[in-house]
Parts: sequence; structure tokens; C-alpha cells
Amino acid sequence: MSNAKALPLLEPTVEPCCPPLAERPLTAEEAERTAVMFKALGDPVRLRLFSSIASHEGGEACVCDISDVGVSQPTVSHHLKKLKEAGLLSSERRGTWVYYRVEPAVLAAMGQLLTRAAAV
Amino acid sequence: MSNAKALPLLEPTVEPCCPPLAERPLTAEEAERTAVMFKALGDPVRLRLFSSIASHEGGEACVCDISDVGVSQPTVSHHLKKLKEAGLLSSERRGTWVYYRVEPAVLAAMGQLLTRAAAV
DNA sequence: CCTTTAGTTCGATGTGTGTCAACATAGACA
DNA sequence: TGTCTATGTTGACACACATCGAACTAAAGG
Repeated sequence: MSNAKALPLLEPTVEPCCPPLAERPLTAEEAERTAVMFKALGDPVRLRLFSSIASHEGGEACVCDISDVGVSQPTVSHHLKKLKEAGLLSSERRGTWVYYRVEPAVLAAMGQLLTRAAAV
Repeated sequence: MSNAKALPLLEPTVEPCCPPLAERPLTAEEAERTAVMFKALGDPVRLRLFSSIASHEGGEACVCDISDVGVSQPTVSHHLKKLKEAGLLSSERRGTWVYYRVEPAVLAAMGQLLTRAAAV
């Protein structure tokens, strides 16, 4: 892989998904796409897992650090998979442990989706 | 209590619910409360209804204006009820029609929940 | 009373959640 | 190399909950 892409490219208005909720009525497709992300955070267990990862050092944590949410380990794995499928997390195996980390861009986009809606 | 506090008090950091996701791991109760709101927006139909209301004039709309989302009227009523129960909407009967309006404070709080998480 | 608008009840169907068991991967050690 | 242990993931199943529409009820207005 080439190292030609060295631009800092810090977009302040990331928008990988959809327009702000208050800008115009969402189309069916946009709603479908956006709902996946909100639905992923619409479960208490997933919310706690996500919060644990986000508040960890460097925005990443291994599964062993966040498995104390009151459900079994397979259940934790299932929930992490859903968060990953929603594009909110990414995982990486590092030796024995698997580390999950948050996707700041997607998160910021969701935030703007709401705050901009409120600003109108 | 004196009325010395007559400031316009435009809090940029409304927080009727829970701390930012990245500040610390959410407790079970906080996660439960927050999940209700995210789950309410985790459905395509509800997201479209909500977006329609938020993008309407003055942030409010009557049911008759937003019933073209592809489901029957009773279903629309169900979804609006859920959004209302989640604290995202408030309703008011004005003559023949019932008007729904968004709750900007709650919306802003949800946004900060996410953006602050991303900012860490 | 009749029409329009919206909410409620109720039941069928679909989707999500959580657990146990089995499987995959990585490291340690003889 | 072979095996043992620790860590996660996947599959299958039962259970609970959410979704949706048909029919009914309630409220407002002519």
C-alpha cells in the first residue's frame, strides 16, 4: 500500500449517512439507514458496552474489560456484533484479545443529525 | 428565593437525562433511560414521522400532514405514541386536529451525548 | 344525527434477546 | 509437534417484545 495519502483532512462536518432531521423529511432509504444506527444504541446492554468502550483509554477496549454488564459472554459478543454491523464499532484481534474501538466520525454525524435538528 | 436570577440562561449544555457516553461507563439505570430514546428513533417509520415534524413550520405538525409514510393511520398513531412516551414529542389538541411538536431540549441533550463522546 | 379526525383495543405475525453448546484462534510449555 | 488453557465467536433454540392492520371508540364540528 502506498503512503501517498498523508493529508490531515479533518472534516468538521462529517456526513456519511443522512441530512439533519429538521432539514427536510427523510426519505424511506435515508430513514432505513439512519434507523439502523439508532436501533443499535436502543438497547441498554449495547449502550453500556458502547459507553464502556468510548470512555476507555484511547476509545478502545478489549472484550474482557467490558464483560461485566450482567449478561453472559456470548450475549456480549452478539451485541458487539450488532454495534459493529451498524458501523459504530470496529474490531481488531491483537494476540489473545480482541479490541473494539469507537468510530468517532459516525458518532459525530449522528450527533449533528440531532443537534442541527434542535437548532432550527 | 429571590428573583435575582433573571438571566436569559441559555444553557448550551442541557442534560435532562444522562452523562455523555464517553465520560464514564453508563450505569444500568442511565442506560435504561437513554435506550428508550434511541430505541424510539430506531425505527424507519418513526424516524420519518419525527423528521417530518421537525422540518415542519415551527417544529410542529398535525397528524394529517405527516400520514404519508406508507402505513395505516392507526400505525402512525402507535408510533407517535411511542415517540411521545420517549419524551421526544408533545401533543396538543387544537380543535379538530392534534398537533405534535418536537422537544428541542431533549433532542439537544441526545446530540451532546454523542458529540461529546466523539470529541474525546 | 352524520362526517371527519385521531386514538384504542385486540389478535396474528415478525423480530430481538439471552443462554447453552460447539467451534475457532492464540499463547504457553513440555 | 502435540496438547492444554484462555479468550471470543457462531449456531440453535426458547422466550419475550414489537409491529401492523381491522374494527371499534372518542372528540370536534356542521
